[in-house]
Amino acid sequence: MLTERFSAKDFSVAQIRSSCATCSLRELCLPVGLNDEEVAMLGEVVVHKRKIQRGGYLHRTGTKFQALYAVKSGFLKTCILEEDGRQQVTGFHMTGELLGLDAISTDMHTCEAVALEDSEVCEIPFSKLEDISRTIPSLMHHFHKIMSREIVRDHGVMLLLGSMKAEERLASFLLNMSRRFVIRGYSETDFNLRMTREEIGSYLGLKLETVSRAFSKLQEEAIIVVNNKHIKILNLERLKIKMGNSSCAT
Amino acid sequence: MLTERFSAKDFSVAQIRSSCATCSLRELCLPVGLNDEEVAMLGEVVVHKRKIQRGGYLHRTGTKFQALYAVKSGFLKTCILEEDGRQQVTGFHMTGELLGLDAISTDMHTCEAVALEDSEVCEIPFSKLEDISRTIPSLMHHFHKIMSREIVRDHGVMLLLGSMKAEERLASFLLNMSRRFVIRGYSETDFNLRMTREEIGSYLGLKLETVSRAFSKLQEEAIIVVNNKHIKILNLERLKIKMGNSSCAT
DNA sequence: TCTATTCGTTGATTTTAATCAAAAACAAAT
DNA sequence: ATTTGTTTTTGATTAAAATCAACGAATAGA
Repeated sequence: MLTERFSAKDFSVAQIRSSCATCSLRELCLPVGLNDEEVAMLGEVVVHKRKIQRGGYLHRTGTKFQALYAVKSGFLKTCILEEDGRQQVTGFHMTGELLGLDAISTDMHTCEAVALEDSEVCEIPFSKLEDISRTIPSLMHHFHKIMSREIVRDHGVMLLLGSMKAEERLASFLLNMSRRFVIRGYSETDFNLRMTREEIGSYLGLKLETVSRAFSKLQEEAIIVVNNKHIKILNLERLKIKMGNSSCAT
Repeated sequence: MLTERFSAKDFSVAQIRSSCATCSLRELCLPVGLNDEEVAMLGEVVVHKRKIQRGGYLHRTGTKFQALYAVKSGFLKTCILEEDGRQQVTGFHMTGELLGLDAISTDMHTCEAVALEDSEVCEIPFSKLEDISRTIPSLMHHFHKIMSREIVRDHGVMLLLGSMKAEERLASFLLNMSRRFVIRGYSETDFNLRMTREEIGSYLGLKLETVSRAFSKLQEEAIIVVNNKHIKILNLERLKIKMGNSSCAT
């Protein structure tokens, strides 16, 4: 499961399935309609593939930034570590998604990226990407959109953390997972989470016990069925309502 | 943690105050060491200045994205609005900072930008910026750093919202304000906040009463003096300890 | 297959922040 | 100076989530 297949959040499956061999091409070039010459240029950017075993690090905080990473297969989390031991999972990353954008600002990685299952990524040397994006304006623009989308996503998480109750946060999280799975050709309502309750909790600003209780509550209400990491959504609509407003009774 | 918004941070005050007439030049060109010709090119990008009265909107959610905005003077907030009435202040923005990065992703503004005092901004048409950044690689790279820094900042807020207690959040917020004021040549320990308790609360994921109580608590402990919007920090070190980040000594 | 360890659930209790409510302080306009 | 509306503070109470604790269930490794 969640081995590789097609990817890419917002591009049609038809596009995604097409020729392009490497994952970074899928993520970066396909949607912008390049000609053959341009595709060839871009192909040269992706110099290296890396495998990361489950539990292994793609990068650590403070290490030198050299490349962005496009997830070819697998599943990763990113988290920031504070000196005082505080920790926050800032994201989960699936096939077709881009990691490392935070590191551009200081040329150092500001977070850890850990594989939650055996994963494969393509390295995209950033300076090369900047070079060729000068000659391919549509690529540059697309890259800007990707960065911007990350900002919008983070604002969404801020909203979640700032104003939602535990159950709403979990509903929101499950719907987000669902959406990302279905885009990749998996079931919208039936999937395995790769992360622990603690990791979900860290991402959602909750303790693991609270996450567990929220799962149980949603199950009691017959909105989902939980079996450890396996989730079955019985009623997407009601899950959306859960996320929307708690006051609107069950 | 709670890293400040881009701009100024890494450039000296001397630079910031220097010749450059427009704010966007201050923000975008100074740090990258352009030659005269390049500065001239960049100068053409800034076509328009806008004044926004206190309470007025720089942009609304859903409106078409055309330009980034560099704050020339004043103080703004950005906030996202959900259909269900939920609201989240995503940032406060001072002189030299750049707004609108979120809008690149969909060509629509995803948030409201409201002036908290009479403000002035420079419009930077985004397509023009992309155009000239093709011929000025250092400008392009600098722009990427700015976007990346916004992502890092947002991750810092996520950490705050996900793992800090009310008082820690407020301490973090005050230290962030302090840092940003001092960069602009104002007092590090003595300043007026432009936003209400409610707006602080929204940003910090707290209710206004909780914010007020946290202020009172810090005052009781003789760490700050509060007079409505006027804040005097009596003990920066203890405020840092409050935040839980004692190792980050100045 | 078995064991050690991690992971997940649930209950009881405490802590924290939200909510409800009222009054004081302040700002803007008359 | 007075009124009006907004903002801030503080207190009392309730609600939500954290914490503490115990126990199964699942998983990885021997």
